[in-house]
Amino acid sequence: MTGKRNHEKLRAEAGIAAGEVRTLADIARLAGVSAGTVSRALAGKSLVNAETRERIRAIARQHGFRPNQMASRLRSRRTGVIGVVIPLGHEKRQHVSDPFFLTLLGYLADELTEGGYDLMLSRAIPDGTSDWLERMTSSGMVDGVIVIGQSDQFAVIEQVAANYRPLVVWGHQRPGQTHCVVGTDNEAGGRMAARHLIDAGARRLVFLGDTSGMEIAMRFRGAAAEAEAAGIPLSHLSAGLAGEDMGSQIRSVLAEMDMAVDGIVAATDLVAMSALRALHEIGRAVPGDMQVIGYDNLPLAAQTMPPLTTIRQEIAAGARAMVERLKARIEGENAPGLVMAPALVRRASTLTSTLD
Amino acid sequence: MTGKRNHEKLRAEAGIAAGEVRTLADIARLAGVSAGTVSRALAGKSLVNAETRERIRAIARQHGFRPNQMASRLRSRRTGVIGVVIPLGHEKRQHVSDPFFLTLLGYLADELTEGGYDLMLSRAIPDGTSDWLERMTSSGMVDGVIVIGQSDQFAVIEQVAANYRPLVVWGHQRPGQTHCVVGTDNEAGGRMAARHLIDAGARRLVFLGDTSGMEIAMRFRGAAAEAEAAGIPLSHLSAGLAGEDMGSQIRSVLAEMDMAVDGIVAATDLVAMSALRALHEIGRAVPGDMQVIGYDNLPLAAQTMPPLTTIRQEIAAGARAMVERLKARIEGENAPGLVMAPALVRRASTLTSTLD
DNA sequence: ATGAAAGCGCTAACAA
DNA sequence: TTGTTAGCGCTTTCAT
Repeated sequence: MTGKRNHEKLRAEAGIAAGEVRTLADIARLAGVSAGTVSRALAGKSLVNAETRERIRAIARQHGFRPNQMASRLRSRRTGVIGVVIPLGHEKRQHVSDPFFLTLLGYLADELTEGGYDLMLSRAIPDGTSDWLERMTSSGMVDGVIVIGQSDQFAVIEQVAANYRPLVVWGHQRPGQTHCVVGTDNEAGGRMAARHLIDAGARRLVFLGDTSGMEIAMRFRGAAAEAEAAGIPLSHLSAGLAGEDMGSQIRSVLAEMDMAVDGIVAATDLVAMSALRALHEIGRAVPGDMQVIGYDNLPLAAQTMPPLTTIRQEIAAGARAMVERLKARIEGENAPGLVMAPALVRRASTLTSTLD
Repeated sequence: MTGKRNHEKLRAEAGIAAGEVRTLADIARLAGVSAGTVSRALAGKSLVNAETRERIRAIARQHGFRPNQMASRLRSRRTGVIGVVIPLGHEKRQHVSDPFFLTLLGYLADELTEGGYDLMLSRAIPDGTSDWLERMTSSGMVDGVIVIGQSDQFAVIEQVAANYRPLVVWGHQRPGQTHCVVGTDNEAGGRMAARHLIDAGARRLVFLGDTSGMEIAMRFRGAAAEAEAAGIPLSHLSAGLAGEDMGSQIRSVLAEMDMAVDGIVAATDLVAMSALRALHEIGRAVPGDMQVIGYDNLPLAAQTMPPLTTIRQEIAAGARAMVERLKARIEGENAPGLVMAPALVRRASTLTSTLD
């Protein structure tokens, strides 16, 4: 009886009193049935006598018993967990702080909970290999993985997606890419932003934002294309726009900048908000002296002064689309990505377009 | 390519199809050792011959093999996962959106990752039972649980904490309570906020915020106590302060309100921000006509116009303290809670105190 | 409708 | 230093 002795030793080590019920077998003994029956009863399977089932359930409830999910999931080879990874590649300070990502995470939590999945969150700091992603995909702990933001890891994600199907990414859709992406058309959004400013009378633009991430790079590209087509100069400013005191950076730069600039395309609402403050402090009126347009349409964009004109990304719809596609992929289907159209949200930080 | 050919030959001999390397046993066969040795080698145990270990690791790497964590954790009875639960009890809209909680979550993710733990996130909608918490604590999936915010579930948390030690909660510390709490002294913070306004000359205050959550209720209590001690009237307004268009609610109420009110104690920075907008729209100057103080010191408090005077809560330090205590409790120690002192952050939404 | 038995993939005590 | 063996706690045929 080495086995039994060993078992009791383990239990003693774990500080578990004899007689405490922690396994199906314990419940089975109490109910006078087999472990298999308890398993079926607790899982609500139909092939168990209704009366027996209720008796077993009562006993389980009485003891506050719940089946060990680790064991259950190992055996049934279905974890019921989705991994959510936020790569912090090009971020200056390596911590999860982006309010857009955090908000998306909130909605993902809602959608996944609704769908009966648990959410395993992982902050990843890429190190040049694909390890940050693969430790999640091949851990055996998750049925699928969602990546929030491509950061500067596009190639890594492509490579992993080649052999791991249940993977959905928030970010930029590049033509012909392998991995399933949900996101908005950032280039179109960038064009839309510049176009709105130009229509509203701006004649010299500046784009504010760090373009090392792919999405923002595309926003810049779109804005640049639109400006060029309209024969309007657009400069780009990215230094110090990721740090804590973005405000002071923007302030000094705007103060020194050619006064002819009359329109700011901000890469995100947060950047726009800092710009609003900086402009206020150096005494330039918005939208009179300078028009400002943001990106994301976070709730706080409506709260700034003046309220921020911005490009909307549908965060809730995006989360829903991601979860839906991931579920399909877990079922083996080959769900395609989704590029949502951005939309202009007019508020008071820009002038009314002369074309309206 | 001799290495590769040799490798394929071995694989053929072992009767393993390409890509079918899924278990320790598969690697063991390829390496010509036992599964136990592979386990030890991959876990980096010292009692394995260095040369063998490297050979085994090379093979594993080559096949992109990683041990199944579900199995490993079941067997070793140590999951390496911390559950993080956000109860949405008194929230009107049942979704994770509070920026304070989201920010705290971000920092928790940092701390836990740093400490080698995975984070399992669960949005919980309490239903009158303790099920929302116990499904996490007794799932066998986590080594410990962190609850972000007590919502209106204080009693439930107390009850669960009585039999489940590795539990740490962000929220309010009530004298004599069982569960380990980390938070700031909300009553002191409320007092501090009211005191600052009174010192700065305010003579009629209003507290803006839904007090069904315990923390905000304490902030209100503190503010009320301080106001009473100073002989200053303080009214309380909580209707519609949790919904989407908090702004319009505040706007209409402020417009109708007795013009004698000259100081607003906001329950959170977000509420304060809405108030700033509302005041701007009805043409009342801040801080000239009306002083406003927030609570939390979220990054965006520095971005409002005017910048928001507020009561600071140290989010990063709080996250660190929670993880530290949870680790201690997992080790069996009886780590006590932590009540941090709030601090006043003076900005431009209030006047300079006459006492300075 | 229920029980017996065989693992899920891994770790660790014990042997050699 | 390595192999053998016995489970971790559960689910699921296969019998009965």
